[in-house]
Amino acid sequence: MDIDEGLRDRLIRVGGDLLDSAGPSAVSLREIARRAGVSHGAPRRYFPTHLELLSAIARDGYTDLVGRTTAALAEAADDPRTRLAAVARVYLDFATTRPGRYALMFRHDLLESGHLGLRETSLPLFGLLTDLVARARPTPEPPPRVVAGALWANLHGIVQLWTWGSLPLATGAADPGALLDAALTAHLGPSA
Amino acid sequence: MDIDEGLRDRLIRVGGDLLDSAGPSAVSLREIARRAGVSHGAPRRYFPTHLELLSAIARDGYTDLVGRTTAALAEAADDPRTRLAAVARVYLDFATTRPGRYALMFRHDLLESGHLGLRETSLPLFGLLTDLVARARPTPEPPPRVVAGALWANLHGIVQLWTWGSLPLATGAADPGALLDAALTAHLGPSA
DNA sequence: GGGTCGAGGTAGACAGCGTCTACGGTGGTC
DNA sequence: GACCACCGTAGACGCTGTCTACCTCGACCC
Repeated sequence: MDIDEGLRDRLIRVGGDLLDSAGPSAVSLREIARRAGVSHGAPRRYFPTHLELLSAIARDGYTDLVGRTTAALAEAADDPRTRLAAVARVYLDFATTRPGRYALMFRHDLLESGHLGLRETSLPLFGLLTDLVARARPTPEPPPRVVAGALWANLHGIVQLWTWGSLPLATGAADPGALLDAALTAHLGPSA
Repeated sequence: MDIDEGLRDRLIRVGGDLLDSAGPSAVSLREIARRAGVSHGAPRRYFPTHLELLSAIARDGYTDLVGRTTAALAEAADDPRTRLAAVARVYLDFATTRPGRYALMFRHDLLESGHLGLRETSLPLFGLLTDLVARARPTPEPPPRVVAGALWANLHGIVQLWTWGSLPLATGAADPGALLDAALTAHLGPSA
């Protein structure tokens, strides 16, 4: 299956492996080239700058996240609240099982996110969130987009502060589940 | 006043200025030394590694944030809800007026936060948050520490996604105030 | 008062990085 | 068979953080 894998794809794959195993700071152009078995100048044919290679790797992570989300939703019940809980779980699992990937995806200083279609990849996820919020919480005020934004930010903050160890230290909790539940209940009201 | 300012303090100050004007990636040891008018090896006397200098600069930011918070609380009404809103405002203002500083303070990969007293500087802020949450929201479940953790994460997420431009794009909002209000209301109940 | 010692800053080296440039080699096309 | 465009190589440049040897100057001690 790796036969005929072009160098461009191989660089993304090798870079992603490196990212997952050693974190964003280890993902240098030269190290990727070394592991791909090419000279340090070769990646330049496909990625003129380091930033563009990192962005391609990040985009790979976004498509993985989208895939995991849709897979989880495919086998979740129809209740919007449980669907939102499933999305939150996927988000958290992704960040904990692939922390390097997750960290890179939100290092906007490394990604020039405006130029590279990253927003186009992540916006559909936000649209999904907004729809679920609108279904789970039919009151018009505040508008679902605002609630979805606040909920997304909450999810993101919990995941980030949790993986950094700040939240476990501050709250004394051993599992982020309680925090996720608290966030969902706060933004959507008590679960039925 | 700058007379007798030791090199150590001068490095922190110059590094902080550089951080505020050009972002975390511009804060190199050699550039700080250049701007401080010393050789590139001089900082090593006080900060054996780049990481320790960055951590000192970040800690400087934490003390500034704590100072702004206590100043805002000193002139805020006694109602815990409005005090929490004031804290949230300070947090947001800090991140928007000093984005480089804010970004560095949460770049845990650059800070080795465990070793350097950063947690000791930020934990009192969390304690304050917990107290205010307990006063603003006397119901025992979920425990105030969990609510405070979720609220802190929400605040942090809003500020981060807002400064990156993700939230303005996704929600179409022009001001983060609505999101902050939504978050406070979600976690604390409707304002009296 | 002269010698000693240590703190604090200088200067050069090293490896690694991203980027730029000139160069080769190879396969497809007229 | 000649040409050309593609694709990878190899070396250079300036930058980075870190390590090391050196130097200088002031305080302390006998």
